[in-house]
Amino acid sequence: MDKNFGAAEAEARIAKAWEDSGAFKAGANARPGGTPFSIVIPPPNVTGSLHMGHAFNNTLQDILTRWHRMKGDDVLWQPGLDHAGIATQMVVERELAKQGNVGRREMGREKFLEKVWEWKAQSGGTIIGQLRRLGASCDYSREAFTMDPHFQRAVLGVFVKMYDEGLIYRGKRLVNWDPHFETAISDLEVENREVAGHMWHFKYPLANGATYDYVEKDADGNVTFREVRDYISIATTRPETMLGDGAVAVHPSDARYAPIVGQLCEIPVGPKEHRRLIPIIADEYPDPTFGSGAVKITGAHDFNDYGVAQRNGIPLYALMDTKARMRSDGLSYEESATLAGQIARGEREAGDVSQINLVPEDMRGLDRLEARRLVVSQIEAEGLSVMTDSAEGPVPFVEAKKIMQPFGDRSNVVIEPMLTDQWFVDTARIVGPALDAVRDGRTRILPERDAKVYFHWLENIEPWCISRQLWWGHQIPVWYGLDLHAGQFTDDEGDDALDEVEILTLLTQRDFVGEEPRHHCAVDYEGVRDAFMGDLAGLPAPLNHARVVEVEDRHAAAQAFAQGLADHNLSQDPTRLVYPVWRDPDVLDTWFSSGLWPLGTLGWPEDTPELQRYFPTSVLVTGFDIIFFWVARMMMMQLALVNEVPFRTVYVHALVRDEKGKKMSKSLGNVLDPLDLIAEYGADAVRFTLAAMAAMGRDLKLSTARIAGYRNFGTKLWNAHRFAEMNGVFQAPRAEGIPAATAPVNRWIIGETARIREEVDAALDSFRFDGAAQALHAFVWGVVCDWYVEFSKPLLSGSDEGLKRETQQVMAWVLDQCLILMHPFMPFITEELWGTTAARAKMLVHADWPTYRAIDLVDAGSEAEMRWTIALIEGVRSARAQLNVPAGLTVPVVMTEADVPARQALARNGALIYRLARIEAPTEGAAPRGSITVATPGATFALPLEGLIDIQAEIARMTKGADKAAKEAAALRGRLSNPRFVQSAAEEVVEEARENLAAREAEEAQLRAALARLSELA
RNA sequence: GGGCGAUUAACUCAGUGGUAGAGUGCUUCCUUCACACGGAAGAAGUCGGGGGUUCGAAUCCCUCAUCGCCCA
Repeated sequence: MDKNFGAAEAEARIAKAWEDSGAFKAGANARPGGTPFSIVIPPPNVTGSLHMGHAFNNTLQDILTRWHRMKGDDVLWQPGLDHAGIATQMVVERELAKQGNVGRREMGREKFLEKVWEWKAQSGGTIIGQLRRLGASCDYSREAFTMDPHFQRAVLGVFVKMYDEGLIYRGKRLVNWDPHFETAISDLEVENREVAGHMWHFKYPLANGATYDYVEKDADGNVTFREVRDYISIATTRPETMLGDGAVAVHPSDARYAPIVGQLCEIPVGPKEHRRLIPIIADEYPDPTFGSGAVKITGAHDFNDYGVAQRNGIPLYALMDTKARMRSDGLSYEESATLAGQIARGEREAGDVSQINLVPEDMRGLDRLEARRLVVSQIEAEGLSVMTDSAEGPVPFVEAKKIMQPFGDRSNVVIEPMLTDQWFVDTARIVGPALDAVRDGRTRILPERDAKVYFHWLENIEPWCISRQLWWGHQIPVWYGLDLHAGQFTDDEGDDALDEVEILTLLTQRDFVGEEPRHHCAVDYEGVRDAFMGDLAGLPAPLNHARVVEVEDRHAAAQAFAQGLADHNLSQDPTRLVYPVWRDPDVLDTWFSSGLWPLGTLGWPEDTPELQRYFPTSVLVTGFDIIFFWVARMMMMQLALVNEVPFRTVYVHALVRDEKGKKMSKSLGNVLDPLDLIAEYGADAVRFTLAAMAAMGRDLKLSTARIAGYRNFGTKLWNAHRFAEMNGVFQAPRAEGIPAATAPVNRWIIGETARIREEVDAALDSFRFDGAAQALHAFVWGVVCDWYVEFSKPLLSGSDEGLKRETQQVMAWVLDQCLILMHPFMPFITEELWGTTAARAKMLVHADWPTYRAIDLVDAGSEAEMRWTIALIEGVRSARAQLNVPAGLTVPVVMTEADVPARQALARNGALIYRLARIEAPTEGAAPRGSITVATPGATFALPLEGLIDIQAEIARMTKGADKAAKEAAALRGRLSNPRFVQSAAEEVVEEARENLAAREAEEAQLRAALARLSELA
């Protein structure tokens, strides 16, 4: 064997061997009737590559997976990818641009999607390959993709089902709008960042020059300020949105403004002659202590304002287009302002205000920031800024202020709340079962604190916007047709047939584009065609004979319909009449499809054997950041669809940070690439580090020093095997099962092994990966590689052939157990050692996980003996080192006192003790002059080293030891002399304290006696 | 503003009622025939401050301080 494990070479070879042998396939190594154990991978983004978070997440999943597989459970770890609408579309568009292609829109949808699939085939999903380097034992033969034909059918089927049940609806609501990608995005894709901004303070004059007493009072009700005002003061960070204000709101309890609630005030911007008046309303939302206490309400451009507007019937005036420029469509400013004024005065119902464009002509088409500058300068020019004093006299009051601003995490542009037509899931109707399932324990969320986050979010759930204005994704299975029932065409004769004139009227007078279309929902076009034909049947002839045809979009539909009418008019051939329908161009939110992940990857809606076997899945391992967005949605959706939870346990893990605790980010340059780390330290070291640091609910601060430490751990394990190989351990015939041992050291290590197996199982059972890793580390390095290997040396090289044979067998067994127990954490090095150290029936990945128990294998006598042996060796070593006895010197020893167990332990383990402590076999007698004293439980030893040692140093050393023993004894005595302790503490605790006290007292006595002798010398 | 969490050795972190632990670093010694990615010995902690409960508190409760995260 080499001195080190050649990770770089071996990992690829071993990974291939595992996969070639089908070791990871669903059900591999399952014993007959094995309990199903299944995990679906949180699907990485198809554009993604492995980062530390993935490495962490998948290491934990792999540990569970390998552990259960070795236990003989029927294991499926289902891998796959998420199609990631925005991210993928962005990547492909960028690629196309780089290659000098025409843009997406010029290319057209069909062609573009071809390009996306080409890209996917070439460079999509590299992360799956990278998972192999990590050692992830997923069933790669089952790799799934949210855009697989099967998955697509499932997703569209779900949409239709939920639509039919009324759980999905179309509506106009405020959504997060990304002006760069021109699509709605989810909250998850919005990053709130604090940026430098400004707060402007403006005066909104009261209508008709009205005035009021503005009074401020302190906490005791004393008037601190009073003036007559003809305005209300408003603070805003976004002056351009003032154009769309629908009201000014104050808190109902705010006495300052009580006199003017219900009055109208004027928005101080826009052409003078069409100044808009808006009402002052009372609402709970404004914070009286913040700013002036009055808030302008722009319902179409702010989420808080939207709520206020909804509650108070304030119209929502949209100001921006899809690129977040000031609108230039719709009515003129004059017409718009007039209508808005009528609405504000209650002279007109608000109704559909989408044609009202309150952007003054001089600002139409401007970027929102340019518009902001214009608005500010116009208000200042008019003297309607709140003023403040400065060195140069009064100036407009503008505070420099940190403000939270939403940014698109992909586009990095400021996100706009935007009022648009979107599809929504009526989450309120499916949230109940998802809450109940966690409340009653059908699904358990770990750590428990994260269940609180889950509850909090679900209890306050908002409708879920599921449409995205993208091309890459599941196109919404809804088709629209012109609404011919809208009732504007007339059948003058009432004969249920349209004559030429009536058709011409229909053709020339209708603006189909402006009308809200009819729609039907089905998984495909065939499905909606019948529904539309049904609609037509109710129309007058000849429209009721129109053919339903599919066209590209609404515009094409209007044209085709007009053309059909014209053709019919000329030919009177009813077959020329067409009723064109077009499909909703939008796609579904990627989370909608990944919400189906557990069911969809297992073949649902078909009733597959996998579904029967592995659903609900056992565990979901995922990051805390997507509890809402993914976990909650999967819960809601699986429960809504099959009335069953998607998983039994959700293990929520924290973030991997850099060693200083900073979030890893490309801009900070503190990103640790797991692939680099794997190349440098090996996958095993990276995995073990992540597992060892996976304390539940706490972020990991990852340092390479720690990884190096666990790489060294792997080397340690490797070299223990190398030692064993050199001592014939692997050549000797192996025992069947657990070897029968006679020597205390061998009986002891077998017992210790049983303990650690129980500890690892218990830790993994409760998802304490760090506990399992740390226990293994302490055992493999601290017990096996240190003590047991050292103890074995005299036995393996000794003359007692029987003992040698026994030790070889026990060591072979113990090392095998180390490999088995370590395998889920360090799969590569353990598999390699497994293969090199014996001819095996199965690879380690399929080795049987042990079930032996400490209660059967621990031998108390051997254990006590080995503890004593270790204490003696450590005592001698410590004394020697502190008194600078040359390391290589083997020293004589006199045993000055010893009880029977000590004598027995010494007799049985002398060979190891003499070698490890570097002492000669002891003689018995009184302590010679100038000797070092070593006290062990039940015995005292003297190492005669007169002339070699410093008497004063030895006195100091023993005094320290005696004092320490005395101090501990005193503490124990104090406790034991307290009757309440003896009464109320557990019996074994009291007993332990008593034993401990006796030992401490004995130790102190031994040391004091030795000290007394020494003092005579000094 | 609301919620959650953290504060333990120089650093990074375990440790949920019974004698304070690990990895890394540090000091001294050792290239002893598995391993210097090693071995031996050692130094190093008022367990953030204060109060309380308890026979007993790093651990439970209250409070303060500092830091972090989530939500507004």
